[in-house]
Order: sequence, then structure tokens, then C-alpha cells
Amino acid sequence: VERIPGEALPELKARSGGPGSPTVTIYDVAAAAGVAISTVSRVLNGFGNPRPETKERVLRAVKDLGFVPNGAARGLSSRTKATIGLVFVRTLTEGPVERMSLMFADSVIRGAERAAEAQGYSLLLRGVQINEAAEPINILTGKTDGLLLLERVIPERKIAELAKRFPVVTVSGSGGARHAVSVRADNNAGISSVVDHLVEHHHLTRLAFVTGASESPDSKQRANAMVSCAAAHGVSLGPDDVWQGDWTIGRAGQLVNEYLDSRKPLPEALVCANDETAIGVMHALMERGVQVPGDVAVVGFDDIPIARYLRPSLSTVNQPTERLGHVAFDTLIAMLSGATPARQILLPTTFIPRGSCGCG
Amino acid sequence: VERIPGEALPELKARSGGPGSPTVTIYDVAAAAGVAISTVSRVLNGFGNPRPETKERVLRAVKDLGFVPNGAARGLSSRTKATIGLVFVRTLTEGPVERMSLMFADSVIRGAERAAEAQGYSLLLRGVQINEAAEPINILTGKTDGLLLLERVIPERKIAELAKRFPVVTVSGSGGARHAVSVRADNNAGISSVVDHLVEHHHLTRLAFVTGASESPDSKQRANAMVSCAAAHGVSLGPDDVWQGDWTIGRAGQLVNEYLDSRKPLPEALVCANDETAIGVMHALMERGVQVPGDVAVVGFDDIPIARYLRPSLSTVNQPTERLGHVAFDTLIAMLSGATPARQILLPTTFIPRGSCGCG
DNA sequence: TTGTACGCGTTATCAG
DNA sequence: CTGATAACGCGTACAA
Repeated sequence: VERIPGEALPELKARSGGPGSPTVTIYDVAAAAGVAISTVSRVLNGFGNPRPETKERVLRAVKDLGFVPNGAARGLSSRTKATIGLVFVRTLTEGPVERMSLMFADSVIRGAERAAEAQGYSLLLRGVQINEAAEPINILTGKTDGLLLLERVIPERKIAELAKRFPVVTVSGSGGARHAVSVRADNNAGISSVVDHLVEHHHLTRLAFVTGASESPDSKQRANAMVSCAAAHGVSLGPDDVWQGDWTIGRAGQLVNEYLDSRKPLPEALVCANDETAIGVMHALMERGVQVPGDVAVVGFDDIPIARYLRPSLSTVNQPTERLGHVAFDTLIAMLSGATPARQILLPTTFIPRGSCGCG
Repeated sequence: VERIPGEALPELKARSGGPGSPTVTIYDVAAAAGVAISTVSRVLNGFGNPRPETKERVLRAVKDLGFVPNGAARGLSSRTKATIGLVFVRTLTEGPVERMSLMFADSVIRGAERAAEAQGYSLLLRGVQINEAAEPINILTGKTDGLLLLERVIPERKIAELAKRFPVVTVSGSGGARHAVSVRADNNAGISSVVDHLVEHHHLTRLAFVTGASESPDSKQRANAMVSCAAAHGVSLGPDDVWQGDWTIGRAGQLVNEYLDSRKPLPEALVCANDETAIGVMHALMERGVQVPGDVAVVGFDDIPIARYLRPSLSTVNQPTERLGHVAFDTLIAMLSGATPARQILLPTTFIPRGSCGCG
């Protein structure tokens, strides 16, 4: 089977069957109001100075007939679809138990949606499996005016290629692609403040880090920051002190259990790439009778809403997730009007000490 | 200022500025392949039996030029936008602390997105404030082929009106609107199994219920079910035993604190309209030294992923949130092809006993 | 100020 | 099997 771009249109069987009254067009409105369609268009879009009476008649007709402009026609004519696509990574697993918890993505989506509304745009949502995103993204190109790419949905090289011909902003991407603007949280500062706190305030020296999914730019940045910040404090993290997680609660628990089974001495603090991982770590630890923060301090990243309600409450790094989406969206819109924003936009992160590290 | 449907188009300033190469159209492809546009269209959409060589040439041109069909033009011509709108309620509060946690909505959205992909459709996301949804919804009507309405975004009456002329499926709505199909979880069965369990297994008789937002159909149904199921067991819930929550952790905690301050004796079990509420309740209770489940049993609703990782783990009613979205979407698509599905589609719920009620 | 007519990029209907 | 060509509904120069 050959690959055909644009994928076949879903076919509608009965045009008569379901609801959907005979579409009312701008012509109907014009007729009802006794004017030309151009007048209707002008009134609706606020151009020119229509005579009050004319305007009145048009608006009345619009209301009477329940006219709503056809977005497709609009888009075709105005060359602006007023729609932005947002692509996020969807995990493969279906199972209820180990379904990846993607609160981060959800939150970013919320922020983008908000911004979209404020700008009069629509948000088109598209989940993809990692490394199978090329075609979907290509198609989205035809339905939108620009694209928001969450995390590393496609290889950097492809992003660069795409961004050359289509407006693209990446959120929490690695930010290496030319032409594409990247918006992300200040991972370095976040991790740095965690390490500072752990070392200086709690005087801990044996630290370990649990990563997120291996391809994730955020995860990589946080891991790197962890290693270098620790080194800056004279604390060294060996390979054994960086545990490969995958963002999920389940995987985190698994890691902890394996470690405990190995009977190696636990580190004094476990810093996690995200809050879900921290939750999994805490849960597994306590399940095995290890006290948090008594025996091991645990710190997360993201500051999801429940973090403060856990027992112990979760020390974590707050990143403005909704704002990430919002800012990314606004940046994309700016690009559409010809602006060339900074290639990287960093949003601040702040460490929130709570119970799981021994504060609070 | 008068209200104008269709809201003005966002204006693009520099058509030259940003990226966006001179759009390649079907004409370009046709020219490059030395065929007519109709041939290109046929090849791409799989109609007719193009000569292999022709097909070959077309596909090569498509690839060479990086042609992607313009969605707007497609929609205009085929009268199918291949897009479904999903409208959800957005809370008013901005604050990071008391931002309502909407994991339920997020999950439904995920399900819908998945279904959309499987059907070759796109998902347009739109958040609205409650009772301010009429206009946004109306506009969406022009950009989509059908609408998914989450929770009670607009009054029942308006839904009925809308559904008469446009395909609509409500998710977790009250389901009273004619023409609109409603997909929701079996709240009655869910609550019923909770009450059965509490009364028969744990022999508790003094129960109370914490509601969600007052306008929410789900919340109402669960509250009603609670009252009648309790009554069926000879346990009566007075007005004082139904606490008015709003789905949020924060509000739940507040309720608990107020109740404790009043020095009234606590009920033996607190059944909550959703998991966030249960989390808030548990947290506040334990903060004040009340043991869960020792002094009070707590049960939630939804079975969000973290439920099982809380301490104590949260007993709750599982509802297939993603499936709600998925099924709703598929139903809508079915309607588009003329089908007339059952007016109500009920998805099963199952009680999951865990630590917070004394099991597990 | 208002109306006429063309273009936007596809799909779909006919002839050839 | 393929090529013209007419919609599709709206925005918009241009003419009146």
C-alpha cells in the first residue's frame, strides 16, 4: 500500500439522515436583508461604515436565519484558518493501570487553549506516538496556520526542516532546531535550587536522580543539571546514581523495588524528573517500610496540584505549566504576523520545599 | 457594541514575514506531473483506477513538492470539515492554588482525541465559562461537523435547540435534551455499589455525601443515587448529610474544617462526588488528627490514576473516563452518517475497594 | 455607501 | 482512464 498524504476524507453516507438543516449561507442573509453579500460580509466583519439602517437589517436577518459563517469558506478566502495545531505524545500502553499520567501535557494544553480563545483562534488537538508523528504533522500543516509541538514528538532534524516552511513553536523541546522557537521551563535553575537546598540546608551528600523517558529533552536537561550541580557542590553522581525512569508512577515504583532488592544502601535523597515519578518512588519506599523523609528525602518536579496534598506532602519544583502553553501560543501568533521572537524562551521555575524533603 | 456572530478574523500583518513558503497547490502538482488536477485529486483520494504510470508520476510530484491538501478548500468543496468540536467547562479561578483540578475532563478529551484519530477526524478544543458558552458554541458550529459537549456547558433547553439543527452528543450531561445523544457513566450503579459495600460489608450506618459543583448533572445524579440507595438500606441522609462541594480539593478541605469546627459528630463514612474531593477530605481530616479509615471511611468517584497511590489508598468508583470520550465521539460520527443511536448510552462503573474505606 | 465579480484550492460531474 | 469545468461559501478589489 502506498502512502498518500492527506488521508482520504471520511465518507458521509446519508446527507439527509441526521440533523443539520439546509445550511444557511451569506447569500441567504443578503437576500433576506435585501442587500448584496459584500454588504453582509462588511457588516459582520466590521469594515466600512454601513448605514445604520442597513446594518440593522443585516443583523436582523443574520439572527433570524441563525447564520454562522462557514469556517472552511472563510479559511479558503482569507488564507487564514484561524486554527493552531497542538501535537503531543501519546503513550502506547492502553492498560488502565500503567497508563502514563500526563498531567503536564494536559496542563500545557489548557494554557494553549486559553490563549487560543483570547486570540480568536481555535486549537486543534493531535496525539501521536513518538517517532510516528511525521505524517500526522504533515497533514496538520494543511489544516492549521501554525504548530505547537509538545516534547520531542519528532527528531530535531525534522523539526528544523518543517520549521523552514511552516510556523512552529516547540514546548519543552530541546530547542536546537533553527527557525523553530522553543519555549520551556528553566530546568537548570530548578534542579540547581533543589541541589542547593538538599546539600546546604539538609546537608545531604549521597544523591540520586530518577529520569523521565529517555528521549525527553526535559528529562535530559534535568539529569544533566543534576549531575553538574551536584559536582559543583563536591558531590558526585555516578552512573549508578542516575536511574532510568519513564515519567510514570509504575516504572518509578519498579526501580525502587529493584534497588531495594539489590540490598545496596539507599541514597539520602532521590530527586525525580517529575512528580508522578516522585509519587511512585515514595509509594514504593513506604510500602517497603522505608521512611520518607526520615530515611530518604524525595523531591519531584512540576508541582502538580495534588503534590501538596500527598502524605508526606511533596517537595518539588514548580514550573508554570499552563503558562508554557499560553506563552508558546502567543509566540506562535506573533510569528504569524511576521515577528521573529527569541529562539529560546525560558520560563522561571521555583523550588517548593515541603514534607518529603524534611521541611514543612 | 452589537454582537456579531463569527467574530472578526485575526489579522495577519506581514504575509511575507514569517516562514511559510509559497503554498503549493494541487495545480502545481498537476503541472509537475503533466496531468490535470482532477487526476491528482483522484489519485490522492483513491478513486477510479488510475494507470499505474500516471499514479506513479503524481505521487512523485506530490512528494517532490511536498504537497499537502488545503483543509479549508477541502472542507468547502466536500462539505465535510472532518473536524469535531469538544466543548468543556473551564473554571474561572486563575490562581495556582485553587485551580480546579479537571482530570476527568482531561481524560475524556484524551479518549475523544484517540477516537478522532482513528476516524480520520480532527478534534477542535474549546474551553468555556459556564453559561457563557452559547456564542462560542454557535461559532464552533461553523468550523466543525458536530459537537461534543462535556458536562453542562449550556442549559438543557439550549442544547435541545442546537441539537435540532446540528449533530450534538453530550458527555456526562443530564441527557434530557431531545435530538442530542447523551453518553455518561452509570452513576446509580456506582453509588449503589458503594452504599452496599459500606452498609453490608463495613456495617456503617451514618453516611454523608460531598457533592461536586451544584449545576453538574453527574453530581446531581450521584447525590440522588446516594440518598435513595441509603434509604433502601434503611439509612437516611438528611440535608445536613449532603455537603455542597465543587469538585475541588480545596473546597472539600474547607467543608471538613467547618464541620469539625462545629463540633458535630462526624459521620462514619464520607462518600465524595469525585476523587479530588475525596483527596481534599482525607487530607483535611488527617490534618486535624482524624484517622482514615479508622474514624471515618472515605470513598471517591472516578478512580483517577493516583487514587491507588495515596495513603491510605483511595477506595473509589471506577468510571471509564477515556472510553466516555471515545464512545461519545464514535456515536457522533455514527450520527453524521445518518444513524440514530439510543438517546442515552450508559457506560459501566465498578467499585474499587481500597484502603480508605477499611479494605486493602 | 453599496453592488458586481473574481479568486481561494478542492472535490465532483461530465464529456471525451 | 483522463481532462475540462462547475460548484462550495466567503472576502474583497473595483466599479457604480
